[in-house]
Amino acid sequence: MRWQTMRWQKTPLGLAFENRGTVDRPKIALSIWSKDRLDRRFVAGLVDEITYRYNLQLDLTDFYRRSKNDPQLGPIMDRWRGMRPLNYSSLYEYLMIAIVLQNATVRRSVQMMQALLENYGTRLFYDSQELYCAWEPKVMDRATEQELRDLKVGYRAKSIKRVTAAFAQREIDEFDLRTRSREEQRQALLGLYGIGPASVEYILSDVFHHLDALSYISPWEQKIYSKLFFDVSPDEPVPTDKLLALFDSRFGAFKMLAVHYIWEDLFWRRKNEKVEWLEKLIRL
DNA sequence: CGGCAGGTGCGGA
DNA sequence: TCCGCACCTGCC
Repeated sequence: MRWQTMRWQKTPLGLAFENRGTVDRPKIALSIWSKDRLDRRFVAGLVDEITYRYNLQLDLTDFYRRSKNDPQLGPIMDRWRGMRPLNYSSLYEYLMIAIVLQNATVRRSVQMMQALLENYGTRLFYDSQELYCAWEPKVMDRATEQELRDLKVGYRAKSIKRVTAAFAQREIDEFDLRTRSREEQRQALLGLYGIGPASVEYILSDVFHHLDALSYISPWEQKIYSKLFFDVSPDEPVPTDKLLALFDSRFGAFKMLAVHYIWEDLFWRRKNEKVEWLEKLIRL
């Protein structure tokens, strides 16, 4: 069972997902909790939205064909066939997460996000769960920068305020952006204060499902890729343009997806056995 | 303690 | 276009 909250058309919802199928015959049972009764059209719209966000219609056949014989991906595909990138956040929510991730350790990012949810989000109790649901932009839009700073988000308060204002004033619209080209999406995102190339890359792949959105590699990722693909010391990492060229030739239109599978596999391994070199490169 | 982290905006070359 | 730098906060 997988629980998550979702704010859809202003309504806070408690959701529970349950697997009722197999990799080859996938099937999900969805349960929905809400304060008021939901009509048929609302639920149909919600199901469409979840289908988009989870990219449930994605056909991975070509990807499997291409990666089957890749020396690195082949074995991973045997373990992870059927997996697809998962993002359940709206664009606005993802932007908030991207901002608190910047220049911070995971522990601190979690702490900042929790403080924001407790102050601006909605607490839900359902199915024996206690989870926060994200706030609407217009709710946070009333907060001052100082109020946000008091939640220990530091200089990110300014970015949070300005991105929130852009959504509250409808300068940016997720559903409109979904119909635009990747370049238009990139430009719109870069135009947001506090959103740079690293955040944009994650959003293009996780929110807008561009499976080839990989043109920027941050320093910490560079070290890990250098070890994974060239087995070199993190002290002398492979230049990012060389890494990007390798991803292009090896994985082409699926390069982001390919790298995603490799990350998942790496962190799954890390959960069960210590991956010594990796421990030094990530800070929790 | 000082240094630095899952980045970014800004000013100046 | 491509640098160098400041930036909140908490942890090592």
